Amino acid sequence: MNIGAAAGRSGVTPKMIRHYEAIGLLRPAPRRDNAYRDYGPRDIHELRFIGRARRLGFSIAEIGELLALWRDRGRPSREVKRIAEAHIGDLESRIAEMEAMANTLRGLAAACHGDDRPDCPILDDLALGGVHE
Amino acid sequence: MNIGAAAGRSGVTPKMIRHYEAIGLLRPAPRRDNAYRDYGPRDIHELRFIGRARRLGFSIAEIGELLALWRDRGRPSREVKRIAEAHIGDLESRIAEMEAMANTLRGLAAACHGDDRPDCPILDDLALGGVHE
DNA sequence: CGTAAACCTTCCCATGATGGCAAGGTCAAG
DNA sequence: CTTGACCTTGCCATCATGGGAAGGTTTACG
Repeated sequence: MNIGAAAGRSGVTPKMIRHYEAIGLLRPAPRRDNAYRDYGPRDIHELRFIGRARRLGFSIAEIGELLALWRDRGRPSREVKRIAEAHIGDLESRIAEMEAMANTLRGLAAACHGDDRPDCPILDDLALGGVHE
Repeated sequence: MNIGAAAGRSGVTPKMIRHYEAIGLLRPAPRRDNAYRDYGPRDIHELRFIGRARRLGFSIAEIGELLALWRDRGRPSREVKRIAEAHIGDLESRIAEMEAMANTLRGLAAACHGDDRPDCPILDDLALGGVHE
């Protein structure tokens, strides 16, 4: 199967498939006489795995670990769970940060007239420069 | 004031100050005879503004708009509020995405034994490849 | 059979925001 | 006068992705 077909079947673009190969996330695909990469069902499976993991926000490095575990039948599920939980913690702290930003902004926006007048608590706050840090 | 002092006083690194100048976010700082950039209190003010806005998650492009409005006394607060609200919407949708990721992962992790056994719902789910999209 | 479209290949460049490092000039204190 | 702390520019790296050029291949159609 050509790279385009593999892309269509896995939801990962050809560009990204080559990229993942280049950075060592995927083993180099076998080439045909015309130098085209050739993919089989098992590769599609790995690509789908990667696509799904990316959509869940795992970094390439994390996916590398997960892939290694996935390829290794018999690995302890402990490892997998550890990685997933670390990632959840990561997501949670980033969410908390963004919540804090959004809350601050909501407060400022609520206090801003939003009309023709020039005075605006949003700019006033920014002008303070976040001294209290 | 040298760039290092300006950095210390504004919380923006010298590297970033030069960068902001290079991309046109800041007007080029005046140079002294020795070609050192020279900053005054007003520049510190702008740098603090930028730092605060970055910490609230505004992109450089958004900060450019906000800075222009800030420099323009007499601008209508409507514009500022519009930008802030657009950014809040942005934050909210990114938060929602990350919440969805975290929820999915929490469910998977809860169902994973996390012991020596190899079976693991997390990998099983990833292996499905997120077909339903 | 010929040609055009749709593939494939590699390579380089761009994004956005930041950091690091190197080579060279300058200034201040000892 | 030397040392160390500053400043300058410039290039490279990150992370994941996309765009595009230049060139070869295959497929499909008239």
